[in-house]
Amino acid sequence: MPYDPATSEPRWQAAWDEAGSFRAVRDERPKYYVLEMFPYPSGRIHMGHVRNYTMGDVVARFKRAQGFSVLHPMGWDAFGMPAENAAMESGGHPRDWTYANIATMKEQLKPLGLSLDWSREFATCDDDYVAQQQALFLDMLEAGLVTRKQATVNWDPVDMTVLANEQVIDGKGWRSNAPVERRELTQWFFRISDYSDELLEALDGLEGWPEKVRLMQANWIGRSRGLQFRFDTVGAPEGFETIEVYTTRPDTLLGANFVAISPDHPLAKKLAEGDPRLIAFAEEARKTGTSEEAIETGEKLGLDTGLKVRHPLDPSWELPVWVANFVLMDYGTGALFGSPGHDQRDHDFSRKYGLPIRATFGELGMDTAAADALVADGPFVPPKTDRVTYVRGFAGPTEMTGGDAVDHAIAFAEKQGWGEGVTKYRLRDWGISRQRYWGCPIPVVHCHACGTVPEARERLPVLLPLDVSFDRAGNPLDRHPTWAATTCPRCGADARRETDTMDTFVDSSWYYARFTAPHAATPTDPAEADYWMNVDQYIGGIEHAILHLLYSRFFARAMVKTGHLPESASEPFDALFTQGMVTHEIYLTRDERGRPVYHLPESVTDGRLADGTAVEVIPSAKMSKSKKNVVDPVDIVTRLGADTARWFMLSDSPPERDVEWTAAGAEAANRFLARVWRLADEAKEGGDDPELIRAAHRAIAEVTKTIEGFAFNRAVAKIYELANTVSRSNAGGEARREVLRIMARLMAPMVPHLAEEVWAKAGGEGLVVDAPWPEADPALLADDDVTLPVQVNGKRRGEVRVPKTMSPAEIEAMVLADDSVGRFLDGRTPKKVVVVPGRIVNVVV
RNA sequence: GCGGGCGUGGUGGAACGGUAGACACAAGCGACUUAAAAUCGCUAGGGCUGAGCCCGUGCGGGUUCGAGUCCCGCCGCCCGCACCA
Repeated sequence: MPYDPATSEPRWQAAWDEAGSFRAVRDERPKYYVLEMFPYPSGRIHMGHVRNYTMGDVVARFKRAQGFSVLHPMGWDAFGMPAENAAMESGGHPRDWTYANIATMKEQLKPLGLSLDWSREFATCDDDYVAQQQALFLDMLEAGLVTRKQATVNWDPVDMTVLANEQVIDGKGWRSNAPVERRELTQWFFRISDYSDELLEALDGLEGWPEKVRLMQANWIGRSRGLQFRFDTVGAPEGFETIEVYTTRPDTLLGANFVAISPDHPLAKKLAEGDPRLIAFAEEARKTGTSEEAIETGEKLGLDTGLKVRHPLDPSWELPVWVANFVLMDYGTGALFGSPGHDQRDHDFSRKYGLPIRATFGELGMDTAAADALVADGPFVPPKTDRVTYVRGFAGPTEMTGGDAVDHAIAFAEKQGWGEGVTKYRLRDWGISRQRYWGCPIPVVHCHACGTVPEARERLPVLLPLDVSFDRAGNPLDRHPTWAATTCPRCGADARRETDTMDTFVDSSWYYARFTAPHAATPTDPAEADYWMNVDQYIGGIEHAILHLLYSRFFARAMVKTGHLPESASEPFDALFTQGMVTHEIYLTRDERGRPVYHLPESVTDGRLADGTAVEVIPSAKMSKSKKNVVDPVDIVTRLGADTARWFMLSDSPPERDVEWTAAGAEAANRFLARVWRLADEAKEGGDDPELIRAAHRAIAEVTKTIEGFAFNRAVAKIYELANTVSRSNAGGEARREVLRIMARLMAPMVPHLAEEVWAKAGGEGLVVDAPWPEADPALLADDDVTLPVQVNGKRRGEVRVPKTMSPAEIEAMVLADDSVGRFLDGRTPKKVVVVPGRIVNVVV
């Protein structure tokens, strides 16, 4: 009988279903919660999903076999812009579009045979999830975790709508193509910046997280120690006697050559009143998008206001005040001083506008002239830990590190009373207001008499109206004829609902907690949360390293504060793994104008189209519909089976790196699985093979270790080795079946359907999904002799085989007596012999 | 621009600071077959007058008995930059 996943895979899935194998239950076993980042229901699953969920499934099944009670749920991150865009483009309703997509994707996911507890499934757009999230919001409001303030948004003046950063392309609206403007709106915020210090400090405890993610978060939070002080202005309008600035490099104060303020700074607005040049400049400056990227990469522009400030260290020294487009009102004080000798941006700006550039410090031992020469063409920015010579220092010794110089400068300013040392954070409060329809309504009412009033709990949930249209731009909630009309929960007078909905990051900031009790009438059930939290292993893309994970860490703390999670769940994810993308070659030809024409993988054979035209190949590109380099998992599963797709996703590439999908690789994975199937199918007669059983136990040890270390590609390689050993072995009968049963259990987390087949054929009892993980017998792993490579001056020249127990001195004597080593000594006496027991011998001459 | 990461044969990759290239793909050769597919076996980093030697982990330096691995400086690619999810 040939290997036929199309018939066997559904059979085993039905068997698991019937046995309720993946229902998460609280019992006497230790619990293990494995979670993969839930998908956005875009319409179809893609290979990235297959990879992500296969990895999670390997962990879930492995832990299950190791005797854990496993929680492995699935849901849908279902609010968001694409649903509204679809409604705008092809009519229909975002809700229908979303639920239809969920149905399709669930259909597509099921045949993968993932060990998911589908009874816990939910979508964040479910009325119930909305209700619980609104309850959470009200709790957070009461707990003082919510605030309202002004924020800057991208405004499309033609479509009269707020744009997301990704909808701003080169400073223009994606649909209208009109230049985008920055606008101030009053918005709802979560006070995440109150937790800056805690979120930073707690990173140290996240030992199960990749170091790079912890570093990125630390840099994002951006704690800095600096000096805050005021420049006295000369002849400024009344009320602007000083300009407040914050700097992390007060040690460079004597290199200052200008002060720059934001176009939105109150002083800039005041000065603009009588100055058309300034008005025009500010208008132009506001035409950059709001993203930091756009501002930092855009051209740095400035305008001299003509106003001067006095240098705090020398009142006779006056610095010009410029308005600059790269200074944002949202950051710090909205004003800064330029230090061109030691900052790239200030250097560029100074060169562009012909401002003098002076060094504050130079390399050790430099004098003033040498230091000035050093920074003439580019800034000198050594690490703050390097010792440098201050040629224009004003506090502390001449030679010191930048870090020490900052401390001296702060102490000096404080002593003289013109500035204060301040700790600041880069992290800003989390703006959650969205002027969009397809999101969770913010449960708040605006009353003429009472102001902003939380919605009454008994009137929750505030659900979205269904009778909306998307034929016009703008927020359908805002223009709905009746929806916003309500009464004030406090005074009963006519009032208007908040029409902003929540950022979808809110939805994904607590779904992991909801999975512990998805049907509870409160956001969580304390007993369930207490049992299942924390997530033992979280798996998802590195692109979420900062925002989603930081927001989730904040939200967990907010849920602890509001009594929805136990204190121990403040850090919700014990371990994090970030997996790479699935890529595929892009095939293209050129049209008569040289523009690329993309071709689907299935229309390309051996680098040519059906008509023989050769195609250009771009390797390892992110899968994207527009580039036509997308492989549909459904096709693969239909043609080759779920196990093949899973096996291929796990082989070859390390999970944290990108993997390239190749048809040849998929075929090869399928061939291997068919070979394993045949190995199990042939009932070979024969005797024992001690080497085979040793190989099997070595494989147990290796596969266990590699799965634990998330090195699935190496686990796969070990299973290949074991299969090769089985093929070559003459063992038969029960001796062979025993090894096949070991192999079935080792493969079960990765290719669970085939593993059931092998298990059954090899006489395994019950389902392999219920079989305990095999344990390696230490007696079978030991090897008495080792082969030691022998180097002469670091180059490998031979090897010796010695008993493991041999002493270094004996090994040294043996090596020196060895001919193959002697040849390279040329009669010279070894200066030194390095013997690393069990590893290597190096003879130095 | 700023922050983070990655870079090893034709390809994906393996390698506690200790034999670079495990395992696989593609390729070539052979067996089986009327033939092909499938399957099985063998070869395989590059170079040189084959057992041997030299060179080789993006580039340039450094530390070390020994560096793909650690340090410094470049180059290239990827991720993030707060309203994509």
